[in-house]
Amino acid sequence: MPELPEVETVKRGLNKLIVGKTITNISFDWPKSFPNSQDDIASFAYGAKVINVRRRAKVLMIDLSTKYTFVIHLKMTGQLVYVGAQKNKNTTKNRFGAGHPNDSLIGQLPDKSTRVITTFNDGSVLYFNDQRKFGWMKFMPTAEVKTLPFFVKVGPEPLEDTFSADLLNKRLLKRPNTTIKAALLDQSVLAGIGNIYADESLFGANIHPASTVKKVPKKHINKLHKEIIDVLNLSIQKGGSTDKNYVNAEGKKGSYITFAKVFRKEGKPCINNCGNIIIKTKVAGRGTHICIQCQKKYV
DNA sequence: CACTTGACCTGTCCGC
DNA sequence: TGCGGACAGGTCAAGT
Repeated sequence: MPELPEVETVKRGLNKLIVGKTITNISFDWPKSFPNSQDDIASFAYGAKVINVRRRAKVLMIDLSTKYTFVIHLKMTGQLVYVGAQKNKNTTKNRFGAGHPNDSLIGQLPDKSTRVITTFNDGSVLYFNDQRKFGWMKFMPTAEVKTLPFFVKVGPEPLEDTFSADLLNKRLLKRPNTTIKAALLDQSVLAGIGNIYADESLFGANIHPASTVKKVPKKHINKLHKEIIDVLNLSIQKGGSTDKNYVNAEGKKGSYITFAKVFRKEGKPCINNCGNIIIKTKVAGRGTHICIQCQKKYV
């Protein structure tokens, strides 16, 4: 589920909501979601203050004053939802944002998907929910985070200034013989792109997702570079994509999906008015949305 | 080594 | 309505 724009949105929300708060209790009962021992938590989290919330690729990090960090991956269906003390005392009443009755997927928490409950000194609560249990949290010294295998190999951040078209080209050529979609989804090539934004950016760049990386002309890689940045920025502006489960730190949906040009648009006319219908097929083992008229296949 | 496929889980939707 | 199977936004291990 959450890709870079969704995780970035959660990060920004949490930075507004939990920085400065002190952790008083954490409860959890699914070791694959959160493998740490209660002893670790009690020693280094209870009484600790939240200093900062960071993001790298699709991973969130919550840094504590004890120089310990929660490292969190939401995978497909993870959610981090903050509920203020006042709201938490109520039940489901007033849990839907004023004037937006349908912008939330969250009912009363905790629910059956809740894996970890973090309580703060003011009575507010952060829920880690994850229906499919693919997501995880790890609690470790802040200094050790960068030694995690994922962080050692992960590629550059596409929204940093140093991300140039030449850099994209160089990174993609780490996987010269695979499909360009598989390369974009490979987090060691580039950080943060998932299935939605791979399809959207490849459509914008007129590249068929099954094109072989090394066969795609540099001119089109340049276009892809621009599309990646534009698509990610637009999605962040819209609060990310909510297809099924994703909500931000306040439990609210993102609206990017209504701006998507191909993702989940199978059977609909291509937005370029080329006369073709968007089809859904499978590339790199993933559902893939394409206009075969507008997206050229380089093989 | 490079690349692809299956596994991890639960829930939902679709066809019979 | 019930049931089986396919599928869902991510990543790693195992397989080719």
